[in-house]
Amino acid sequence: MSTLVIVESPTKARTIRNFLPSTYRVEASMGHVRDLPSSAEEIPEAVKGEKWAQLGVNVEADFEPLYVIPKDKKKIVKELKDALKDATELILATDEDREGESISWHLLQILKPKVPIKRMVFHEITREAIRDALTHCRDIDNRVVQAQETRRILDRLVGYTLSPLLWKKIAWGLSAGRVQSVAVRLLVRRERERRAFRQGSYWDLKALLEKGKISFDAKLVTVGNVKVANGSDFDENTGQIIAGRLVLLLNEDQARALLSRIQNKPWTVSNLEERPVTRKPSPPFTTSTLQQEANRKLRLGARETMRIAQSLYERGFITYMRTDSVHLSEQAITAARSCVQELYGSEYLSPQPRKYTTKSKGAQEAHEAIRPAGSTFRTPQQTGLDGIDFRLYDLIWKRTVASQMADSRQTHVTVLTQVEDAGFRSSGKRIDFPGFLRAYVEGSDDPNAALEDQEVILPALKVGDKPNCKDLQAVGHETQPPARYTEASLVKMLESEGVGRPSTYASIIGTIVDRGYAKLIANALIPTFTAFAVTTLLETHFPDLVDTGFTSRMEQTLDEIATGEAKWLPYLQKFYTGEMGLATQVKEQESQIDAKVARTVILENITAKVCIGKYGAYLESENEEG
DNA sequence: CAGTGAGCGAGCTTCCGCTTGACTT
Repeated sequence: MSTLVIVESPTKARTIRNFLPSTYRVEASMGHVRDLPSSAEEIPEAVKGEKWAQLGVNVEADFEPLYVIPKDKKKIVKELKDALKDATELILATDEDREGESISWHLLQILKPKVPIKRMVFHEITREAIRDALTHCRDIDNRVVQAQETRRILDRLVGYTLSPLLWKKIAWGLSAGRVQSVAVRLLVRRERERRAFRQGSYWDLKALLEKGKISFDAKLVTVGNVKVANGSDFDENTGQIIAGRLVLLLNEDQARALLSRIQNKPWTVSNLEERPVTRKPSPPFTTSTLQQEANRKLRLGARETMRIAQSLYERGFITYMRTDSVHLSEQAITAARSCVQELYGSEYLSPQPRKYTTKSKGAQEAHEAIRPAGSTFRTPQQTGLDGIDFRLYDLIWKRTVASQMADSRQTHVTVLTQVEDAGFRSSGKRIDFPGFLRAYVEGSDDPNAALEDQEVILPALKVGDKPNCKDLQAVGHETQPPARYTEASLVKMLESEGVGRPSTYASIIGTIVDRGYAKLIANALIPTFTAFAVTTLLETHFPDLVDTGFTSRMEQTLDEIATGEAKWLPYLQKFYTGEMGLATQVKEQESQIDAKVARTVILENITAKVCIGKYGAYLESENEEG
């Protein structure tokens, strides 16, 4: 009598093995075990001649998918088959999400078990949770499986129909896809904004004031009750003040003239405002937020972050690292709260345990948030880790602990000071109670952003006070173009639009760099001319597909398929073979797209045109001498 | 007659998402 349990990850298998009686054998499938053929060599001889073989989907036979066992999974499948021979029962314990349900179904298709089968799901890897799950097994949900197959087939149809069009019209070996083309388009749109950006410049005054031996900064904000222009008053496309804004734009001469006019005149505090502010801690890490913070704070790329997190996971330091959930189990909340209690004292605990819920589009929540493993958290020092492993664990530990800490209470102070007809403003921040800021301060994509946990001290002032002016300077400023995407900000954007999944964020960036759509220079993703050409073609002829809304609409339909409200076949038919379907559109548009035009990128302010050739981009100049 | 080279045709590139090692640069 023995039971074979199959999970997705070998680390998970190892852990669960300890919670089950010795008659249970636990093995890992290592993710998917079958897929559409990834290259020509995976297409079986029997169907090689068929015209749909390359696509891997028989569109004319109700979109029947051609599933094969990839080369690197043959060994796993053989091992699972052997393990099943000795079993009297099979339990499929893959993750409880769309892909996990599908993996279980594929396992059944391949293993063809003669013994009874059960589907088991659990969200926490504790002895109690596993034992409990064993007594609450269910059947495979075929509708969820169909939703996954629909997703898989649709992605194949998009990629393998649009990519060949790009080979014909732009260059060999290019690619398009539901996810990557949206990512590339985001980079291209930002670059267009940057090219359209016109710099504006303005001047203002900066004063260093002093009262009772405490000095503080003040910045010019009004002259004669008219607001002085700052960066936010400029139109990005003209470099001029936005039409209709009643602001005073100072140039260098005017700023210096004002300076000499008010120099040595008395300063008077004209207004004081104090405002209480509370700040809440950020939720625990998901894959996306971990990648963002590791990029901002540790300067790690998404791939590297995942590699380190994987190794921490395998050694039992953290929970699973590919997740879209911010949920913490009861034991995790208890562990985090006892860390707070021990290290900072009970006044630093949030009065009630904080429960976070996931808001991002399309989240499937098969796992917990990323947190220190176990029912008590080892402090970073207790782990014995060092180097980058230590720093990443430290980040995860702090974020998790902080998520159960009290709000930070601060007082923001604004002081207005008048000298002649010029008004100056000073901003102060007093931290009345640091709360979670003691443990963790979230990073920012904006290098100029003020640090959340730093006080800005102003002296005690009251209206009518006359601070001394120790220094007064005219300062020139220039408006800045919108920043290029970093790995962190691209992942953040994709996640918020529901595009891509935790297991793919890092590889999306890899794909667009490998295909020559972007270069990663000094943490900035810079789109290439090829990216411009491809994006322009797709936007012109297939605008729906490169819209970020495409994935959310698809997800909605997949959810309906999973609940039985919608049928997968009519959806695919409409999407692909219908009158406005993709196959139909590609066929129709193909003759209309001029390859010479598609290969040419026209940029403002450059007399030459950029063309995409066999070996990359080259310049084509209008005047022959060029 | 043998060696050369133009021209033709066949086969291939490509998607997203799940999971690790095995592999090369």
